[in-house]
Formats: sequence, structure tokens, C-alpha cells
Amino acid sequence: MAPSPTGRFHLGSARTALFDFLLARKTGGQFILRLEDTDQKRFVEGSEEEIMRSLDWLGITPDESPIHGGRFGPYRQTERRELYQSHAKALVEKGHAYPCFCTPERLEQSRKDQEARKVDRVRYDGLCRALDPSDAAKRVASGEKYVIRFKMPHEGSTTAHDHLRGDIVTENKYLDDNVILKSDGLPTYHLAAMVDDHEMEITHVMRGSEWLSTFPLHVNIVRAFGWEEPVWIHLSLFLKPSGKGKMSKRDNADVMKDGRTVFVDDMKDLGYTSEGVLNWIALMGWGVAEDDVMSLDDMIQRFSIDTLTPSPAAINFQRLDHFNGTHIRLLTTEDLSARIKPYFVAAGLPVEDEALLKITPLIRERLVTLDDCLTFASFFFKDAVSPTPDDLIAKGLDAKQSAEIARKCFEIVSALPDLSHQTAEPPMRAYVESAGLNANQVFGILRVAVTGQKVSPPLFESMEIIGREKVLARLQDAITILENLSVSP
RNA sequence: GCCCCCAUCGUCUAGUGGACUAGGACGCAGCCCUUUCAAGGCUACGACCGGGGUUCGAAUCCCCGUGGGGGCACCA
Repeated sequence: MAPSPTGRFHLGSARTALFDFLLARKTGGQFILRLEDTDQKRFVEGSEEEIMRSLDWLGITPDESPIHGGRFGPYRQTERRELYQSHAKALVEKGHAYPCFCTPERLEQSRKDQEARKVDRVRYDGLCRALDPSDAAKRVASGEKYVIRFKMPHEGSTTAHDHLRGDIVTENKYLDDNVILKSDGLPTYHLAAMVDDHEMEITHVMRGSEWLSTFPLHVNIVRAFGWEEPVWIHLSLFLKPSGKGKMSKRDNADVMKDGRTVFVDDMKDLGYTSEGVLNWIALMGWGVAEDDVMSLDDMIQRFSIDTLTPSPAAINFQRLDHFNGTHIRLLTTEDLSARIKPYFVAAGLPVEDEALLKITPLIRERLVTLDDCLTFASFFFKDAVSPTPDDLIAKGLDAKQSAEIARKCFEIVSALPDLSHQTAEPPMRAYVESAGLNANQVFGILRVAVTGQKVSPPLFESMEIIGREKVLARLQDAITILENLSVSP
């Protein structure tokens, strides 16, 4: 994969990386990370690190990269500039490209003129294309500033083959003489990517379909060099959740309002698992007929470039939540415990590993994101909970009656030789029965008293983990709250 | 404006001329299970963009519309 370090690493790049990785594993090839850092103006400090961090987290670490090395390095394009310059020169010598001395001002003027004439497509007017090659060479030698443009044929058409879309035929008259080497001596994407793909022996090019419009240019460059073409695959685009428009980095602000993100590096903090994210993005642009819950290994087994889909796909965060929850449930108790522990620690709760191992099975199927563990299990680690009086009063009863029930619960637990879910439940049920109450009322009060909240993991199992002493203390607190309520309404 | 790509339930998709009464998943609704919330099980709702062809037969092939998307830089 070959991202440019010009911003944050988002879902679309991650999906491309995943498919690259899967294809490499499937075919016994190498998964390479190449950084397309030829635009110095747009370079963003730290984005290279973010790309690698994101790939690592997803579990698709490159085999070759700027930091991992490899036999095709260097893997940053700015470190390969001579390579592109010599290739650009070769193209000029073969008559497939030419130096252009037009100033940005002249180009701007030409553009304006064309717009005024309402031409269909604004493009380079070809002034320097008409120059005598030896004259041009002299001007270059004299130190005049120039760029190199690719000489597109004016006649005929270009047929480019995409593995998903078949032949794409473009009339050459619609094409432009694009700049392939900039005046700063660095190449544009068009040259750099083609040269590197060839030099690095890239067999398959998978990229977003926003590249379709420059596809004819690219195949013309490859053919001008006389190189063998890779298999070209233009992947489906990711659309905004609304389906209106391409998903972009700028959409993150909107998405964040709902606690979502399009940046892979933020996913972990939001409680997403790499398994969930991977499964989610894999299924956009790839049609899998069978069971769609897949691990990375499953994906490697099933991946095929023949089952990729060309149409744009709207991202759907509800689906991410579904896959995240599903993969959380697939985790072992030990693994899940280790993954949720940092959230308790970050919240300043004194989490004990032994207790956590017992708690994890109780909350596992309730978690959509890992940080949900806080809402479901924080009460285990607190000294005391602070239920609201409203929550403590059972439906259909008043404070006095609720206090009575809490007192009875206290008595039952006190009478127990030891507190476990097996020992506590039968006497509680017997009490519910004999008092003519319903289980919802009694267990509701007990739940709020013990956990401080109306929604919790299974009550008796939770009480067992909290321990008799703490349970009694919390019940006592609840009784006090309810009694204060009934004497001073 | 011009060029290009795409088109099956709200969303992601299966489907490659007959096995389609169009399958699955998410979401949504209901039921079951149940001490809460989940999870799980079951059921319901829900689509071949329109029009022409080709063919004995079209979701599938062709054409034209329409709609959606992308691109038109010394950015990638």
C-alpha cells in the first residue's frame, strides 16, 4: 500500500491496506508500505507514524516498509528522487515527454482564457510541446526552471483494463499532458507510482476508484516505458453514512458527535477492537456469500480479487457496533479481561485481576465497545455506590415499603453463612413468594442498592463477587436513604 | 460544462440466461427466554431504477433514459 503522509489514516486507506495484506498472504507475496511523500507542501508531521501505528493495531504490519526495510528500499519516495529523474529523462529522450518552461502565471492565464471560451475541458495548451527538443535541452542545460510533461497522444484512444470493470476506453483527445516531474525535481504521483510499482515488482495495484480518471495516463506511462502492466483494481469508494458524497477526513467532525470516528488511530480509544473494525471494513467492497463473521485468518482463506465489488459503499457505524460486539463475545475471558482492564485503570478504579476474571464473563455479552465495561462494572471496584432515591423506590411502592424490602434483604444476606449466587437466590425467592411481591420489585431494590444502578450484570453473581461485607454495607446505605425519605417527604 | 465509473431490501451484499416465490447480514418491529440490560432463538416487514430490445426464457446480455458517485492541479 502506498499512502501519502499528508493527514490522518482513515477507514478507506485501512480497507485498501487490508486487501493488499490479504492478497499478499493469499498469494505468498509481500505486503509493502511505501510512503508517497512527494508533496512537500502537504506533508504532515507525525502522519507517517500514525500510518504505521494504525497498521500495527489492525494486525496487518507490513513485511517491508521504511522502518522494516526490505530489498526494494528505500520506501520513501523523497529518498528515491534520482530514480524518478532518470526515468523522466529517459521518457524525454524517447519522445514520450518534454520539458515545459511555462510559468505558473502563464498557466493560470491560459486556464482563464479557456474558461472564458467555455471549452469542455481546461488543459495545457501545448506551447512547450511544440518546442524543438534540442532547443529545449539547451534551455534545461542553461538552468532555466522547468517541469516535465507526459506527451499524451492526440489521436486514437487508450484502452485500460481493470480487473473489476473490464476495459475502460478513453478517447485520447480528452486527455491532458500532465506534469510528471515538478520544478522542485520531485515527481508527481503519476510518475512516481508507476516507476516504483515497476521497480518494486508490484503485481497488483488496488486503489480507490478516484484514480479511474487518471488511469489512461498511467497505462500510457507504463507502456511508454515498455513495462509489463500490473493487474489494476479500482476499489469501490467509501461514501459518507448518508450515502451522499465520498467519505473524507473532513467528515470526522460530524461523525465524532455520535462517538464515532473515521480515523483508525482513534478507534482503540473509543473501545473498538481491531477484529471488529477489520471485519467491518472488509465487507465493504467485498461480497462474501457465507458466514460474514470472520477473523483475519478467515479472510485470508476466503479472499479473492474476483469477489470484489465495484459500486460505492456507504459506511454504516451500526454495523461496526454489531461486528465489534460479536468479536468481543468471541474473545476468551483472559483476553477480554486484559483488554478492558486499561479502561478501569484510566478511570482511576482499583481493579484486581482476580476479580476482573470473574466479572468478565458477566459483562461480556453486554459490551458493544470495550469501554462499555465502565458502565457495567465500575461498581465492583468502588468503595460505596450512590444510588438515587428515585431508583431505590420500586415501581408501585413507596419509600417506606421499599425500605422494608431493603431491610428484609439485609436480614436474608446477614443470615447466610456465606454469600454466593447459589446460597442467596433461594431464600430471596422464597421471600418474594411469601411476601406476595413480584421479583421485579424486590430484585430491583436489591440491584440498585448493591450496584447503584438500575441496569447491571446478573444480580446474584455480582453480589458474590462484591462480597458479603460490602453488600451489607451498601444495603445499609440504601436503607438509610429510604428511611430519611419516608420521615421527611 | 466535459470525461469516466456505478446501479438488487433503509444499509452492506449473494446472484454470472432457467434451480428466484430473489438468499444472507445490519437496522427496524413482534414473540420466546428472562430479576434489569444484553446475548440467544423464532417470526414479520423489506429490493431487482425506468423504458426498449435479444431470447422459448432476463435481476443476469445490449441500447437509451434517469439517478448516484468520481475526476477535470507543478495534490495524492
